[in-house]
Amino acid sequence: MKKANKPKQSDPAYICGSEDPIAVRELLTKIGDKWSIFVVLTLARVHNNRARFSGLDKTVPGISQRMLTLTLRNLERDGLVSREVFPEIPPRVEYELTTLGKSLLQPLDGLVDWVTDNWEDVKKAQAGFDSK
Amino acid sequence: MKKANKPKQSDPAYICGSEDPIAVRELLTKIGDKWSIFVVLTLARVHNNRARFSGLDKTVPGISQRMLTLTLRNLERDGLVSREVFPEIPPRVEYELTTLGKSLLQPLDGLVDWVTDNWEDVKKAQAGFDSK
DNA sequence: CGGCATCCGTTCCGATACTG
DNA sequence: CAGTATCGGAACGGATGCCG
Repeated sequence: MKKANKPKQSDPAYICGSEDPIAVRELLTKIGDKWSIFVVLTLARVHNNRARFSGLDKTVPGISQRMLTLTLRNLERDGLVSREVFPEIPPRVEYELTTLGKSLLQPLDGLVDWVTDNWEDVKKAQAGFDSK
Repeated sequence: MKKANKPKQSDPAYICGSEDPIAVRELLTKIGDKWSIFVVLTLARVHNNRARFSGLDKTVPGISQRMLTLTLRNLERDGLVSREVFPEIPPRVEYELTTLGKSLLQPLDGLVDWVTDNWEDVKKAQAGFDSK
């Protein structure tokens, strides 16, 4: 498993607003995936920033072992989560939000708040749209 | 084209932090897709909230006609964008960010700012991780 | 101009089985 | 306990062609 970013020749290399759209695209690809945000939020809110693998497996319900592993690996790669292995039997591995990871919580909360505030309106709009 | 949400029996029906994880999941699925955010940001920043189809097609470079159509249709369905057809020849269609759509810009900017501020660190973490 | 329909390769991800 | 390996269905998305 080596690759993780793929610039793809079809990606726009220019500016949509003013910032680096590649970076924005990459971030969105990450946080937009099926589990990353939930793992980060669960780690922060349920586990107070630190938890072991099995703990997350229980509290991010619905996630498969496979996807939890992959998600944590990606978060670790991005420096958002740290991984500590305790050489015991049975093995114990703990994951913790890094400072960088914690710094993501603020903008994330902004999004979550927006959902909380505006989800009703979105659902209404969808209902109206679908009824036509 | 009827469906657009699919609850999926495997979705967690519980709380990861404290809010409705289904709504958060649905939003993330939306904004995490390949184009939505870029269309919204381009509409806001390049076109001052209003543009026609061809305008967006040029300024969200790399996007295919198909995906622009689908993306705009979804945004319209969610009430984030309005669509106005001018019965001319050749036809003209204009899209505009709704109030709801504009309200999303704030949390979105929060994310974009985070990327701007922390992308270097993320790249470094990735480089460090990959070198092992 | 602004779509929609179709085809088709790529990617995602859940299920399952296996390991130290 | 904390993974890894493999498989197969489903979803994504680009290219192309057609149409009012």
